[in-house]
Amino acid sequence: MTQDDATPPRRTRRGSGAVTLHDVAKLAGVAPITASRALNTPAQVSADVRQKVADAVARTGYVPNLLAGGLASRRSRLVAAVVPTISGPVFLETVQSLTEALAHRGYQLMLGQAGYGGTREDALLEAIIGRRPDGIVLTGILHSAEGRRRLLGSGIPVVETWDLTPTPIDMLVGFSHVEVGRAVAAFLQSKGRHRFGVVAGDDERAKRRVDAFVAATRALGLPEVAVVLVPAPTTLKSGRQALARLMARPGGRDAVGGDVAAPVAATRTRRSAARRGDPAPGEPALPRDIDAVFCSSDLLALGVLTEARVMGLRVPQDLAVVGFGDLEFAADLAPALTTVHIKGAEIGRQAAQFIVDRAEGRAVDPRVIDIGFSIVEREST
Amino acid sequence: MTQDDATPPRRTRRGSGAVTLHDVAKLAGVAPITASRALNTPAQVSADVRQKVADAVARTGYVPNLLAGGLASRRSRLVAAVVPTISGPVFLETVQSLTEALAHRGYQLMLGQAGYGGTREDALLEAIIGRRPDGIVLTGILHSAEGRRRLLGSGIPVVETWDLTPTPIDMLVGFSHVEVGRAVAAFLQSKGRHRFGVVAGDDERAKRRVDAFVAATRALGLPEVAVVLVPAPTTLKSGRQALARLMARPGGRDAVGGDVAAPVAATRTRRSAARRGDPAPGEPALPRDIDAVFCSSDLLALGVLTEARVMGLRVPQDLAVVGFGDLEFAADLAPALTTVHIKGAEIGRQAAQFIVDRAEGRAVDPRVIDIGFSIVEREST
DNA sequence: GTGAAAGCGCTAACAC
DNA sequence: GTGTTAGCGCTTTCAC
Repeated sequence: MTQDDATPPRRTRRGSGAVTLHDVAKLAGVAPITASRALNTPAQVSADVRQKVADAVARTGYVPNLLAGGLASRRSRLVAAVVPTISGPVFLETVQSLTEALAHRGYQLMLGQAGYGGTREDALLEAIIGRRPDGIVLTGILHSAEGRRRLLGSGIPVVETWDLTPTPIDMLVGFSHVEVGRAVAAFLQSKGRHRFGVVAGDDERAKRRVDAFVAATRALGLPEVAVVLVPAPTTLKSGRQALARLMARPGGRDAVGGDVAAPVAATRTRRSAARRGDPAPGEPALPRDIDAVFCSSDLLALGVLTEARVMGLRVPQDLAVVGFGDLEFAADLAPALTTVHIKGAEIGRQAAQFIVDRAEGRAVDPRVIDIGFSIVEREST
Repeated sequence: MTQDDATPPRRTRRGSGAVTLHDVAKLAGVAPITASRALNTPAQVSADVRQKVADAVARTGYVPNLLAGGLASRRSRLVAAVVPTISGPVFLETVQSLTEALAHRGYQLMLGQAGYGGTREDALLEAIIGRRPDGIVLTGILHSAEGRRRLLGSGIPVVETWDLTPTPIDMLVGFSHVEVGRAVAAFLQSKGRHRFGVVAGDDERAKRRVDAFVAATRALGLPEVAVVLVPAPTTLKSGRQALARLMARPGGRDAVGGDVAAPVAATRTRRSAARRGDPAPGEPALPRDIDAVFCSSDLLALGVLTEARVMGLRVPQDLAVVGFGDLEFAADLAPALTTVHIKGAEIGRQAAQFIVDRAEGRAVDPRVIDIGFSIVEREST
């Protein structure tokens, strides 16, 4: 690939052997800068030149070196996206639409996984900043303060997504997790339910929804909520285990910790000895009191639906189930899942818009967009 | 962000204002090249210099410009991955492990979505090649011959994955879809089933599995297979609809086309008028003869399981179901799904290894790795 | 072990 | 409209 061709090696460095703008320009009989303009700002160039350059490109198979272009123009046309993990399907839609919206405008997406822990975050940020992207899209919170500082210092446009923080780093498109928690509590109450359980991942945003949900039930004068946290990213399996746990718990107000899938913590409420009811499948474990479960993801909800069926619980008669995310499968489950719909694709598009506007020198007017959410009512409630 | 600092603007171009290697070198009292070596090849530099440079970096918050480094060294430390769509969860695991394995070695992943159609492919390839990545990872087939030519011509290392083509472009890590089809047919027969249905996405690789499956059943002397194709990417919904279709079909040997979710084509077998049985939920539609369904994805299989339950069919008693992919949820469904397991993460790791080896000048010994697959037997068969 | 010079391939800034 | 010049920030090459 880095073969020198016939010319004897000199003191000077040889290129990669690839066709450069120089070659194209020579073939077209113009100066390199003119060839550059013919390709990048065709309006500035005569039709004749445009044609000659186009021909030369076609003949040589020239592909512009965007690394060089980016270095010279200080515009890399690269955008970085940071997600906790790509396997949490919630962000997938956003990443997908982001990739598409960017590609459409000639930008490319660089993907980084920060993990839910926040340990790799700094190294990741350094790698990203080093590429001088035209923008960075963050999904979820940035854990380290050092990271925030670096980002700010780099001067790179940043879009935070999937959240509504009071102090955005730069631009933001998201929604309020607190509102989601409240809205779901109110919704379930309106359906005549009042003894709630929660199954949630232990990530920042899910916990915020849960806290708001719990606070709202208290404000409504409803019984204490039983909460089971499972490690993020959430899975069908942890959903099943969590429901089993919820149903097997001794009293009515205790969240029971245990070895659900790993670190499952009991939150808010006194802790009680983990006692496992282990109802055999088919032998219905009658719910002592919980008549509705709010899950922090649709996958978790699918697990809860599955376990409920195995336990002989009828959904929605015995138990109402609400998910979060409105993943593609939610509408087609049996029973169809009631869930919180987030316009993930819209978030991606809007983030792309923000960054491209900035990169191209346009002012970004409202720097914060609350994209909202909606509860999609289906059979499971 | 591009603020000039105190110095008055001259005729010459001003930098971005960011800290450069020059600044670090000056602060450390060495030549730029020495600072460069202290960072990149510390062994070539005295401990004293190493320390001084490290201090200067810490004091200034220097982040190397990898665009400039890449241009000069002809190594971008960028790797491009091309997937049909990121939302097909099958490749997710591969992309995830690829990202991680690369990040671990100081490489960054660029993501491109080619779509299942192959229309955006050429533009995507051009954008990718323009970045001069150190490698390109392809999942699934490259449709356009022009694309192949460009790739070959670019001299960039290429790893094809998730398939075993007879004529790889460069390197490859995958498995045989033909073998999968055969193995599943043999497996189902060994379970005492013999009237098979297939529900599959209409993408290249799925079709190859289906063809092999059908051929194998013929070779085994079994009845003709009823095939329903659904558009890729596959969904739970299309799985449900496809099973309904399969069960409602008039004879026993006909694949029935129709408006399942869009272009659902009837393959191999005579076509019959699409007649919709639409059995009301709860009112079991007795399977006339199909006793096993092979699905081209686990999501499809989940749809089939769901629809079977709604129809009152017992799995596995009335109907055996086999999926493909062994997604995380497969093991925890009720009934747990028998499926074809692919080591997706291993594919990603191996691809990263290939590319990094190449980029760092090491020879890649076997350029083709057949990573195999396995049938994971669970409750659904 | 360290440095000076010369680019990597492209575009911004001025000319004309 | 087109060309000249001087870099973007780094690393290679060669010399000491």
